[in-house]
Amino acid sequence: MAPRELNKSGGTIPDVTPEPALSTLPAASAAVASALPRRIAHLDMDAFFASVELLRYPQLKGLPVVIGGGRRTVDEALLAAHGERALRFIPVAEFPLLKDYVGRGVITTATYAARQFGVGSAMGMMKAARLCPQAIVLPVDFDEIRRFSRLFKSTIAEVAPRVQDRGIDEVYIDFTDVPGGQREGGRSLARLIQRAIFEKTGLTCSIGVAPNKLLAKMASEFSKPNGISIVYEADLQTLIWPLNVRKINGIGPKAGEKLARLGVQTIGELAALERQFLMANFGKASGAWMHEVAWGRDDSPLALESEPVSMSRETTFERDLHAVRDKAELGAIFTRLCEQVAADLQRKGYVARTIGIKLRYDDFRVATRDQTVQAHTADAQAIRKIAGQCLKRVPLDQRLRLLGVRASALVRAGEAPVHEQNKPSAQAGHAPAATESIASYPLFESW
DNA sequence: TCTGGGGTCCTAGGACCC
DNA sequence: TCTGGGGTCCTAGGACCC
Repeated sequence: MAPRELNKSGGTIPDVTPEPALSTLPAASAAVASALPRRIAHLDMDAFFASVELLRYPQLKGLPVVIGGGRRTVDEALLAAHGERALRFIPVAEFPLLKDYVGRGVITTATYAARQFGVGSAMGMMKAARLCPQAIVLPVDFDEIRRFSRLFKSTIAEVAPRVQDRGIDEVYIDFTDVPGGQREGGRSLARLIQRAIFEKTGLTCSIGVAPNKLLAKMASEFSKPNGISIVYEADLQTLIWPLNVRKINGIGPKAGEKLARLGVQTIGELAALERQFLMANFGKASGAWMHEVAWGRDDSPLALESEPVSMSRETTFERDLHAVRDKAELGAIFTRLCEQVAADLQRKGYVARTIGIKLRYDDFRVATRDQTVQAHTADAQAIRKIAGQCLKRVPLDQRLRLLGVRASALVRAGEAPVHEQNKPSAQAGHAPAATESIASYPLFESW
């Protein structure tokens, strides 16, 4: 459950931090609310990854195209098959060594033509090949994607400066005080932004404008692609309540499933439930949050800037690996992940105090181990060493599917305390004890 | 056809301190 | 001596999102 943006305190006890006397507040305090009604837009790019590829290969327009991979092997295989990326477009079903290369790949985006066949994001490549064998496969070009992402976001910021980043292809925009932002409920400014983005990038997007982020997010899905939807508070019953609860940002598969078991399908049905009943079934914080969002209420502000909390690298192997039999291969991958995390930290200018690992076993169970040390670091060898300690505390008698390395408790490099000695933190809640299984794998020391 | 990678936030329990 | 708080830090797992 994720009541994150609405109910951070998570309890019923109000925050009793004393407020400064009114007279001590600066006259132009940022806290002074606008006199105008809040108009918040949610914008997301239409089939972003696929659309960027279509710009490069206009001859694919109208054809089903899937952008696949995310895994390096898939990308490399695709690039090899494509030669100069575009010598020949290969349908997914004809893809060379499909099983070996893309058996574990998933689709990042599909063009609307491919979606007609039921192909969609996060779907396995093999399934896509069955649903739409003629679909063209292209690898993800992350550099190009990032370039377009920066471009569309900077285009928006020129028009409306208060923007919250929501990932590579999405933003919230505060229309409230932008000149013209209130006209037609925000429609004319939305049109202007759509045009500006199209002129700069050649890409289309869909925009929803509403009194808050929650409703704006839902509104942006109403008319896709290249659509604009305007929602007012008064539209709650007609436009929002008929939707499935899964349309609420923060209600995922688990909560959706549980609500279904309680006989709740639509947001209207959710709104009809007593707050107390929801709190009893989903916990105090989540239950209260659900009740609020079902009634369209969300006063969370836009997060205009944010600091990263963690940086991680993980990889799914081409085949499941065994800790002992595939020790050399695993060790090399482990080292590479640590180097990548270190490089990411250094490139972005952060140091970390907590290093963690993540394993996915062949049965898809996940184990994580963390270790916090006293000195912040962005050094590959230091990270490798701490991550190695974590590895010793996790069972390794089962085949592994995925390995990951994570750095958290970040501070900007240069802002870390100077006199730090790198020893395990004395505060470790659970004493890092080696599990029994590691004892039977002494070779692990050399991972 | 078994299901990627990079994130954020929340919960719950134990250690430790006052 | 015993009991019981509150608060913070740390860890592990999990839900959810793009």
